[in-house]
Amino acid sequence: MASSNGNNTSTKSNNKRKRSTIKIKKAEQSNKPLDTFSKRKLGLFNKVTELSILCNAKTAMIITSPNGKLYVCGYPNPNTVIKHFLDRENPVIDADKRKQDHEGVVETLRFQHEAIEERLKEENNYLEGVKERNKSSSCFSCWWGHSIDDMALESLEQFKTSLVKLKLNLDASLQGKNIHITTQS
Amino acid sequence: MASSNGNNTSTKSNNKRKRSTIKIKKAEQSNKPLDTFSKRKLGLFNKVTELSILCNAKTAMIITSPNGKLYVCGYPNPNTVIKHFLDRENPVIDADKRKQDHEGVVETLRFQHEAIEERLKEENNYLEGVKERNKSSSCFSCWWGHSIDDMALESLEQFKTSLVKLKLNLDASLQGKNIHITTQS
DNA sequence: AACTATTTATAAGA
DNA sequence: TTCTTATAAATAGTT
Repeated sequence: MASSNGNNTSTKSNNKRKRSTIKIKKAEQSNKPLDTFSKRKLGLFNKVTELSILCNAKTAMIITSPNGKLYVCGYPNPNTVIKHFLDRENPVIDADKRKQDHEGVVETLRFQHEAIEERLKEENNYLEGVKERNKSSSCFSCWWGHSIDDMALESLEQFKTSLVKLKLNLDASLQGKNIHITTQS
Repeated sequence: MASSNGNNTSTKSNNKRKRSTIKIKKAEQSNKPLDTFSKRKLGLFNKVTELSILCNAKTAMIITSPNGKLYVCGYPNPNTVIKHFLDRENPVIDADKRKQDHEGVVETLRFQHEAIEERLKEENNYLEGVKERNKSSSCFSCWWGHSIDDMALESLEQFKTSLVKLKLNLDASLQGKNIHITTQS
């Protein structure tokens, strides 16, 4: 360790050092636009995931880089959300207009129902968790003092940061691939 | 006007006033999650537009609110980007596998070529604009001192803020609709 | 990749 | 609602 330190200091100002410095500078300059793209793409993926988890929204995002690479992310699943979007854009064929409209309305109502049901389920799960903890630790937290809404949101807040950080790491490790798909379940 | 003022001050601390205060508080509490959703959705749309313009990326974003409402945004056009994504996911049918693979590669190359060509065109357009301005105003700005890349990015920077603000206003005014589509051209 | 100065987004409140 | 503002987060530049 000490000897290598000595070697480094003795070669501080030779020609090799100078050349390599110039090379690094050039590389940095040409990478800057791609750096910006990658950083902002990462930021967007995190924001989308945050919105999904925090507000119980279903999301899908497709990004094509200036080089033509394709990146996809979504929650709970990008393909599901895109399929739903396509179903509403092209509602089958215009064979029987009235039947079509009726089916469209039913589909929308079904989807809304599903969304609300899912939300409820999550809140119930959280409530169960609090009850369980309350049984074992004798009356430590007074969960009945808060509304169910508040508790669910608090719970989501707590998990948010860790989930987002995890996702950030996944994104970073998968970035080399041409098609990039991120899914949470 | 004056008489009604007198009435209001005389009823400052009766039951009606108290009740209305409570009502307002309740309404605010129940709107909070939707407020958060809307604010963050708006923020995301702005971020996506920024990335698209700043980095010349093609983007599409689909968001389904907790109530089942569908919001779509994209640049230059969400449908184009989604179609491209679908084409790569389901490359026609698995009739002739080798032909399919070959077509997939060609399609990818074609898309990358288009992306690069488009970028070049934009930069040339900007260069033309600078030359034009340079002819009329006698040698005021020395455009040859900068790289084409720098100039294009500077130009984009200047337009970015105004475009994003415009889009922000459009988003806000269109938010009431069930399906929300934003497009720039 | 990691850090920091700056900019930007957003939650809470009016 | 829309606006303000204090705080939190994202990002550009840099090493």
